[in-house]
Amino acid sequence: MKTEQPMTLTRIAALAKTSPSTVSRVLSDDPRISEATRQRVLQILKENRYQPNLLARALKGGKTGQIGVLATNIGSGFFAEVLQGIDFATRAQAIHMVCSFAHGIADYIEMAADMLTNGRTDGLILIDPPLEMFDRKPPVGATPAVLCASRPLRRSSDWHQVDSVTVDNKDAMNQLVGHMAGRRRAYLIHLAGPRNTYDSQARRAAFKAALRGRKGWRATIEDGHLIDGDGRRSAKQMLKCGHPLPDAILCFNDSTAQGVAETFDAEGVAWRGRVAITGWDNSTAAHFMDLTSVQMPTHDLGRTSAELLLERLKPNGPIAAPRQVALPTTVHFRGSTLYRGSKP
Amino acid sequence: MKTEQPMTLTRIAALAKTSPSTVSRVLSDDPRISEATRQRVLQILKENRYQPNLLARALKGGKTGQIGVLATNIGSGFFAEVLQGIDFATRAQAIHMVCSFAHGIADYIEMAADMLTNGRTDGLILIDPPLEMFDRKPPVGATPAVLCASRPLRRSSDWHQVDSVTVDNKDAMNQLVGHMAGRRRAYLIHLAGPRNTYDSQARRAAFKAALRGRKGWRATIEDGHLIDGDGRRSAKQMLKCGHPLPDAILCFNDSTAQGVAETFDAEGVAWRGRVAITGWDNSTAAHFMDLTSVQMPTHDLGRTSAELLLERLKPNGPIAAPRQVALPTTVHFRGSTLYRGSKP
DNA sequence: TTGAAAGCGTTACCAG
DNA sequence: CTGGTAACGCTTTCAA
Repeated sequence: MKTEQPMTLTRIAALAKTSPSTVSRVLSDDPRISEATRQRVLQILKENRYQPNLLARALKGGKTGQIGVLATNIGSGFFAEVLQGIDFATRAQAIHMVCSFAHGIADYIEMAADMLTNGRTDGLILIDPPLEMFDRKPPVGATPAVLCASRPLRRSSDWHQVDSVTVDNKDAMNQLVGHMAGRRRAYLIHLAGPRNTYDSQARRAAFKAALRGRKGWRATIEDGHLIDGDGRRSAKQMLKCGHPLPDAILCFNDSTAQGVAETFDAEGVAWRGRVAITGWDNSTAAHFMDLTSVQMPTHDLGRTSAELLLERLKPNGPIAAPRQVALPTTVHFRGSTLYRGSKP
Repeated sequence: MKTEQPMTLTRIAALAKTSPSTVSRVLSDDPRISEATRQRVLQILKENRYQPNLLARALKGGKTGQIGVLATNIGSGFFAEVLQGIDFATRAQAIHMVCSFAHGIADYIEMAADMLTNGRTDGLILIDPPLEMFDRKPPVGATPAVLCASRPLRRSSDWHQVDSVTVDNKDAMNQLVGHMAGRRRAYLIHLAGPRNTYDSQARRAAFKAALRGRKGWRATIEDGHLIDGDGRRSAKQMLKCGHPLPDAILCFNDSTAQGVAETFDAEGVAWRGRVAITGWDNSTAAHFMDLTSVQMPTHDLGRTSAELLLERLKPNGPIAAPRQVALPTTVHFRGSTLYRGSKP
């Protein structure tokens, strides 16, 4: 294992008995190089397996050829799919993805600030940031950023200047509630997600909006549901309090729904046909539990985010106004929302 | 949106009425700086929210502070968990991960060669590469690499010089077969995976080895199983050919097992209690299907790979001999391997 | 204790 | 068509 010192453009120039400038021009296909020297240089280049030092290039050109992707460490499957979407959009342009996981709220905010300013990447995709991030202004001198599966809720924040890609939570929630409505159900519970993520708050708001104007309907919202344990706790609570069960339980995600359903099953509650349960994410669990669930366009979420970012990174691109894209979801209606006697 | 030109160390020096050298020393906590100037510089640094340009640093220091991670685009959940393991090991040292997905065999080999030599990263973790990669030598001047969930099978390849982290397929397979053996089962089928991945071939070999010496046992191996469709096809084949069903079907992964089980169910075959079916990966599907399955130490796979790589990257580290780590798996025995009348 | 200067590998602007 | 030179932002001798 001999340590070969790497071939630099300057060393190539020496070998080819010419100047670094010329070699650089050959590499960039500059037309005003004589065919003779071009061939000679190319030959040496190949013989020595020259690979340009991308760092030096980046330092000179002010572009790194990399974009950052920051995610929370929750929901690994979701993240991986979004990442593949980003890859789909970036691979053609040989843009590389620098990935980081944040551990907790403060960590996310800190890492985002760092990645936006440390010059390691040309832009940043922020996946599902904690809403607390929007309380601070984006750091000065930040690289372009795109919010993926998120958007600032209040108008006060400077983060409105950055592009965002979200899903149409409103439409999905309307479909879920509408599905119940067709069956004249009257009491709904929404086991909402954490208070500090966009999607959670958007679905919460969409739930309230979907119920507005439905006379005689009742609804409750409980916050902070993320994992099956949260669903379990709420399900036990429902059983313990003695009140009649709701007609429908709309859960923030499949994990929560799984917790609820499994708890009911364990307690011997015959909920199927009487209590509609819905999840969100259309995971494998939803498939197996025959659970009605909302499918997120994960791949498109990543792809679109990357496309917006790349567009903004184009050198001559006019500084377009911030764009807010909302992607459609797909609701999979399954057995968990069938009421007794009704058909699929 | 005014485009602020970024704060450089030189500009800070000017503002602090001192030299770039001094500022650089303050940043690196050089002890021989007077407390007075130290404070003054720190003040300016903070006021201007200075962030060092990591590119310039990297160019000077010859280290990028990044490691590459190359994966196939299959099995996104697995990849994400390995990635989190890598993150676990690298975040303390502020090493960043550059992630790429290969689309197909040729693409993987090409991307690996590129990432090993383009200088963008200090080292590379190759997740589950196609075995074809080992037919070529590693490129000259390659950065250090670690094989994750893989290892060259034949002794001929120079790839044996690189560290590798695998799982103990042999032990897991022994446990599966042994589980059957306790029940004196005689005819086993292994629905093996693709021919060109290490894990697949290792499990294949382990299956054969586990059966060696068991007199009177019969076994068949079929290759190329990766997704549920493959399992479906094989299951239909078994039913169609008229032969009696085997006593056990050991599948390459849970998807394949799912395909087999669902096909049997759909065809009305009462397999539970008569035909043992096993999967691999311990996915959500395995949980729901009550399927015996092998759990991979995904997080540790990533963490260990990163640790090996970082160790090799240490500037003064002696050039240690290549290491081959094998991590233990956990076999989850479930209902799918219970025979009629036997207890868990 | 501080500053000047060289240099990491590349590109781009001028000259010639 | 080609070569010298400066510059990207930083670190690190070497002097002072």
